[in-house]
Amino acid sequence: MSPLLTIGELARRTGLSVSAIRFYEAKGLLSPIRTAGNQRRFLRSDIRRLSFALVAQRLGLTLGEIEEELARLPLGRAPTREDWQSVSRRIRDRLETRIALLERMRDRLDGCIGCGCLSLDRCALYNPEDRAAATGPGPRFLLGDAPL
Amino acid sequence: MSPLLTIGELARRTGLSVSAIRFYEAKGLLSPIRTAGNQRRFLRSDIRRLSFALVAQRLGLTLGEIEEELARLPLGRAPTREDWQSVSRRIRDRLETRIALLERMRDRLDGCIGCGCLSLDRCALYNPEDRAAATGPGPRFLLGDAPL
DNA sequence: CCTTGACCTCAACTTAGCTTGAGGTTGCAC
DNA sequence: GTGCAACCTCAAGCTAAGTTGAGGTCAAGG
Repeated sequence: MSPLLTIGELARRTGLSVSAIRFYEAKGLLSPIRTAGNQRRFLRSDIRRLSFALVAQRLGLTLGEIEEELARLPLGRAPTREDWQSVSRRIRDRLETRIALLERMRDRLDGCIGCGCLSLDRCALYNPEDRAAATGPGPRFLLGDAPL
Repeated sequence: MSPLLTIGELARRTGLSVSAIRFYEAKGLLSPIRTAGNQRRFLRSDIRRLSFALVAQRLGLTLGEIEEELARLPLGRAPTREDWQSVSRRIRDRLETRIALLERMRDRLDGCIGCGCLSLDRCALYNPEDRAAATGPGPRFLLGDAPL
């Protein structure tokens, strides 16, 4: 059996849909080679790449951020256990940051509940410094994306 | 001066754009009355409704969830401080849940870094039970939205 | 009365993260 | 050599949370 996987096989191994894998390729998370007949062929290590991507996504990273992290893996040789550990540690740190932020928000909310204010001028919860808190949406102007 | 606000005044008081306020109305967060000439007129308490919505949004709630919470406010009379406190406490609980989830993820990731696995079959990070972790996207099939 | 700025509706565009469908090839099995 | 599943590309659609623009109306001051 070939060391290379078809897109269908990769889909079965990861639980992803075929269309999602194609989409991820378009986003740069994978770069399969092509057969003479233009079909994709994936490396076995791509299973792990996708596994990582799925975990990272559940931790709240965007596909763009995931691509960034995956780009740190060695080019040419298959990633070792240490390679994966260092990438994992980086997202662990992001997670930690997010947790800290949410905890700060929670504590402020506690203060707010105490005073019952919820006033835009006075409430610490509006502090622009914490914009990224939810990696969130919110009205773009207010969040500082400058109307023009 | 009238107790009612025009949409422009409400925008200035909240920092929101006029279009965002109209959008929020469409989503059911507000229900202004109309003048004879079909212009919106808002209650002063709508300033607070929007303030709350903004805070809640930064804590990661969707507009749909925010509407749910706002719907708990008394109909007819202006919300009291206690009304706001109880609604705020509910989102405090949501926040707390989210923090706990992220902490669990972090701990699992720690385990994962230890073993270096990142394998879909074995890795605790894939536990479907934690689906909502990031309130996130992720491939819909995998996340359980049933292909059909 | 008339101008002007604020308001109205409705439709189309944006980004992220995919899915769905149309229409066309490839590759393996019989 | 033929059938059919699995593959291909490309375009369009979906949701969230708005923005932008076109085309039209309202209201208040001079």
